[in-house]
Amino acid sequence: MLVEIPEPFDFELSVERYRTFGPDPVNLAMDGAFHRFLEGSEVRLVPAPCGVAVSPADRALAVPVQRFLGAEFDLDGFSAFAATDPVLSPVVAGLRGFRPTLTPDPFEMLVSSITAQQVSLRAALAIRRRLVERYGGRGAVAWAFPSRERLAGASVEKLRALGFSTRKAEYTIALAGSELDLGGLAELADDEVAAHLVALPGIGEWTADWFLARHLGRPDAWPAGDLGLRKAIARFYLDGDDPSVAEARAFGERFGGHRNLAAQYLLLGLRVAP
DNA sequence: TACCAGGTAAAAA
DNA sequence: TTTTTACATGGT
Repeated sequence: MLVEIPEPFDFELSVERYRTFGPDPVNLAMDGAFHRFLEGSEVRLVPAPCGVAVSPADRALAVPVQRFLGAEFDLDGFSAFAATDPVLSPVVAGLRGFRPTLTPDPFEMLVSSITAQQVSLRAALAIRRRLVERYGGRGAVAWAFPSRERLAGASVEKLRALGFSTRKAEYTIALAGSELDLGGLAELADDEVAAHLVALPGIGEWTADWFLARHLGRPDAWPAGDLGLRKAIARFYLDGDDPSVAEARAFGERFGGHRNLAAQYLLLGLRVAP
């Protein structure tokens, strides 16, 4: 059956990041389809006109599928805004239909971010892959990300054996065992979400910003500390000069109201630009 | 071989 | 208060 995604929608552009940094068993793009767990069920998404096709048995997952594929992003509003920016305009036009995916589960989002702190995304993905294959759930094709309960019971030594630093292992176990209602964060304003997250050990501004951008899909999330985003700003706007974090944060002001999509288009633009 | 890579917290100044 | 350092792995 068809799950509709608003036009414009380009399936391949939207799942590009799950291919670029190496195979990801949690977000598995293969054979022209995409496999992952949503709400505890493994789904297979196949690009189709006006959306994606799923098994009739997955009818109940239509809304989670739409949310995962960024259906809620206002691409029309963003395109109109981008057209007023001579630098952003061609980047956005060249990536028409890119809908940033939203990591469906808050715990998965945070643990994935912790693994990606400081190290290259390829290194992070290699470590996360081992984590998933040790603590996650094997599906027919994809893997379910490890549950909070499962990682709460892990030990620092076991996670270290997968490539975690001692600190990251401690952060991950503490997060899993914390009392914080991660799902409840969706009810709060951006700055309140960030305040709750940053109070946890190992979660700083960068991790909180990406949580707002890639889990909650907040329109004005802007990960100013992100090295990739700073490189993209340098490449497209600053003649190659890397901005400081403070400069990158100030730079985001011009995208007010559309910072999340601006950041994600600039990052994708950096990867696929000629 | 080094050094850098989509950070963070703790030590040192 | 601001600056410096340790951290672990993968790619070049």
